[in-house]
Amino acid sequence: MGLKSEFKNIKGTRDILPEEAIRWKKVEDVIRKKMESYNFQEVRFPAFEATDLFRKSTGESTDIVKKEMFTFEDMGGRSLTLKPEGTPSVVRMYLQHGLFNRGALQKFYYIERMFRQERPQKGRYREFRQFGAEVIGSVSAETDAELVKSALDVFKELNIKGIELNINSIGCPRCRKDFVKELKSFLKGKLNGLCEDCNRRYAENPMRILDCKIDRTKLKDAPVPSDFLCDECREHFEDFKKRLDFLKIKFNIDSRLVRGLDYYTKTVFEFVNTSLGSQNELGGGGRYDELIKFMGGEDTPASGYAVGIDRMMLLLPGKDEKISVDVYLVTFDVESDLAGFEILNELRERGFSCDKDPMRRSVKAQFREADRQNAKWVIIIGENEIKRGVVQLKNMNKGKQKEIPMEIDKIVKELKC
RNA sequence: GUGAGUGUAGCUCAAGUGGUUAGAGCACUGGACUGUGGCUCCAGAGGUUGGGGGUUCGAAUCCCCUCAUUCACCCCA
Repeated sequence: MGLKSEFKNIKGTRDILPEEAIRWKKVEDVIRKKMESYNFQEVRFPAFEATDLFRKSTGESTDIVKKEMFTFEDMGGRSLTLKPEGTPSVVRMYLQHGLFNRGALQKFYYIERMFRQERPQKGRYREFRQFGAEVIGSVSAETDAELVKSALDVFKELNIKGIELNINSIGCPRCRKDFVKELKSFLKGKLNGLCEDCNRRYAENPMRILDCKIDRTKLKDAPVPSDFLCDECREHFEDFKKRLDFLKIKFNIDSRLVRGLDYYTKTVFEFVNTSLGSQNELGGGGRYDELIKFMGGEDTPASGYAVGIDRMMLLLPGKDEKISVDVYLVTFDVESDLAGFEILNELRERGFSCDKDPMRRSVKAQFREADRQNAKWVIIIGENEIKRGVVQLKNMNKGKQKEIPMEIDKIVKELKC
């Protein structure tokens, strides 16, 4: 014991041990059930894609593409990247398989691992899991509200409290043009008073300056996108808010919420929780009406979001579950061991989880193991039982033991009580 | 990428200003109880004190470097 391996998990990754895995399974079950109740269809996609997919869709000016991607070359010299987010892959999948031929409206969800090369901290890992949903083919604000609702449903089902919803509209390329013009003229004289990042954003993606935490107060009077919405975008935003009201979903309008991805249009939103510490954003999303056309498809509206499951798990009430097994077998000699083994196999076929000691250790050791495994029942077989054609069935919680015939149906009947 | 904190057994933590062989609880293995778990008692196993270098008669302790890790900044999920 205690031989130390020279290997350990890589920075920003983590192992999920059995007790925690039980929690994960429950959470994933809830996600699947809820998503499917909205008729989102599950899709799964590769761990890595062509680097250009993210460059083009996530956007060159984003932090993700600029400094957070795990990028490597395959033996043919192609540049590949571990997926940092899901939307580009879903869009790629949609276009590649001609899923528009299945109907104008497609609704997907996914549970996938994502990879971003950032400095890890509480609630932030380099390998993390997200669930997300994407609706392709609907311009309707109803869709945006439905997406929001589906995420809130998951939080609710998991008993996660204290989630706040922030929303905003950042308009379409047409109205954004006016806004950016106005923003730039507002910023012109102030640039050398602003931080380095803001100066870079001024050239690359001025809207994101609104996001800046350092210069917040200096930018208090800066124009915001929602003041420049065209009629169509304004109506869409109004409709979105009305839909949320109708669903009795509370929200804050954050006129400076712009989000970090290049492809968003109109609706943007995020879920936050203040008790999470600095990584308080649980999930977010928005509409991306231009992306599919930009990626080579027909002009198709779309909307979606993603939620960090690891982060969500930090808010999950309750403790890790104990592992447990239905039946543990205790035997005394070779003959009873074989008889018991046969019973175990039959019980396994009938759906019971069963186990036994493979090393023929002492009875005491076998019982200790049964206890450690949280066995509900122990089946005891020895020389006497074999001779008389019976087994002892012990209820480990009550500590009571009962003798019953060595017949599978009779044993099963007892186990079901 | 920047800043701060922390590294002692599988886990949680001890070892006054440097001083024999680095300890305890939990967990693990075995025994007391050779056909019955949890409780109790006894015993055993488990350490390059993260690694390297330096100061010193002597370093877990002081200094330097390095690595890991945590939190925060930035940004995101």
